[in-house]
Amino acid sequence: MVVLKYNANFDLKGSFMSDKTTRANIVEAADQLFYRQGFEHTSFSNIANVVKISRGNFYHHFKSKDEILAAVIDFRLEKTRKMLDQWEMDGESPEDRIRSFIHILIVNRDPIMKHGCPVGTLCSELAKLNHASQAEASKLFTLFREWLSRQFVQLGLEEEADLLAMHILARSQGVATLANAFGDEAFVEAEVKQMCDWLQTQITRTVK
Amino acid sequence: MVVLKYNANFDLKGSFMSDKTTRANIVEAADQLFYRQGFEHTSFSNIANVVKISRGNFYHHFKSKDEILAAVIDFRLEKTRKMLDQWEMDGESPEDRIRSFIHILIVNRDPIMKHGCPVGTLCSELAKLNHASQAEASKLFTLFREWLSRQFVQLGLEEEADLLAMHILARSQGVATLANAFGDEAFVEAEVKQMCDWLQTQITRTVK
DNA sequence: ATCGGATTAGGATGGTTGTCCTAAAATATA
DNA sequence: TATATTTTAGGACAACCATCCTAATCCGAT
Repeated sequence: MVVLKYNANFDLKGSFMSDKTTRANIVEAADQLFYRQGFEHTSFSNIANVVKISRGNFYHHFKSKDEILAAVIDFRLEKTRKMLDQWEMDGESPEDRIRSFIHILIVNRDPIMKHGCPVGTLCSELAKLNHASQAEASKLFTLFREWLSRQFVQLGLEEEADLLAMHILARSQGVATLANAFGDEAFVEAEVKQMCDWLQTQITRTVK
Repeated sequence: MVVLKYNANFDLKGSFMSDKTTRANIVEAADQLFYRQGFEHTSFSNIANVVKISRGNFYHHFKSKDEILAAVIDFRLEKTRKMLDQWEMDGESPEDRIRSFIHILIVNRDPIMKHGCPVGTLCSELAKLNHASQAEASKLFTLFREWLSRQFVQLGLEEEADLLAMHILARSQGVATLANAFGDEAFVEAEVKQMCDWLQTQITRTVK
């Protein structure tokens, strides 16, 4: 494992490895700022202030702002994949794993109330900007969609799996949007409970 | 009715009535552009090009861009109130009226797939910008929330009315967000059907 | 110790933004 | 018709933006 990691870095040596820390800092700072302020409303100065590097120096790491966005989306995709893999390992049953998904709304309740869902708000913004990375951002949704779909398949709901996946994906999105608009914690909790109940209904429906 | 309308305009005479057309043009153009491109991404030039007036002239009608936003929100609030009133008159039963709400997703399916929900995306954007009009924009949600709540009360679901209202509001939002991200018409239709079924469930639950 | 590429800082550039100013045109009032 | 007010156009403005350039500095390999 350690060797693998070392090799992986070694392969990227030269143009990459030495500035990896700075590059990573930029991506992580941009990730947070894009989430909290939106992509368009975040300037190079904003990111530079956080990372504490000069504006001009930026273009040694990224050719353009769009390239930073692409890197941020990749970063989020990777983070999400890891999280889903983790859930796959931790969750004892498919319903457990789906419950993990539903409970993001609780775990991330505070940031969601302040800034909405990082996936949904990014996709919405890029749609308005008609941005080239729009499709790439939607892959974040696809990641969840396919993962959820797989869980439903494992529950023996092959035929409806994708629709069921889209269903809770949509409900999570809706809850995030309203939580952001109203700042109502109780509503979030109530909806999470309902979604878990709904999940139970789907499962018992299988048994029949 | 005609007299009322006339008087209403007459009261605003002088600084208002004569430029009402231009002002209204600005607001309506801004309304559309804010929806399609987002508030921040829409410039004065953009609006001016649509309305065909010069940039500089703008400040005779509005003191600032924020003031245009405020006017757009007011405009949308008024439009929404009228629509809800209309539904109140047209819908033969509370369930009919709630179905009218659910069916916005069908009626406005194409713009929603392109640009998302006008209410949800505006609220999200203003939240990211930390904009002063954030609260005012949320009133658009409140309008729907209270209207829906009233319908559920009329269905004899006093106690849960507000939660039920928030529930379909959230689901509509989620459907809009995913429809925008995926551009999937079939999904919209399937979810609308499910929401109508859910509504039926709530009603039969009352009878018991 | 020297050299060369990687990395940095900081300023220059051109374009766009929201805002403001002024003078002309249009319109209303008398 | 003469005067006052509203409405307009178009340019000036400072601020900000993404981007680019150049010269200094760092650091690893020789």
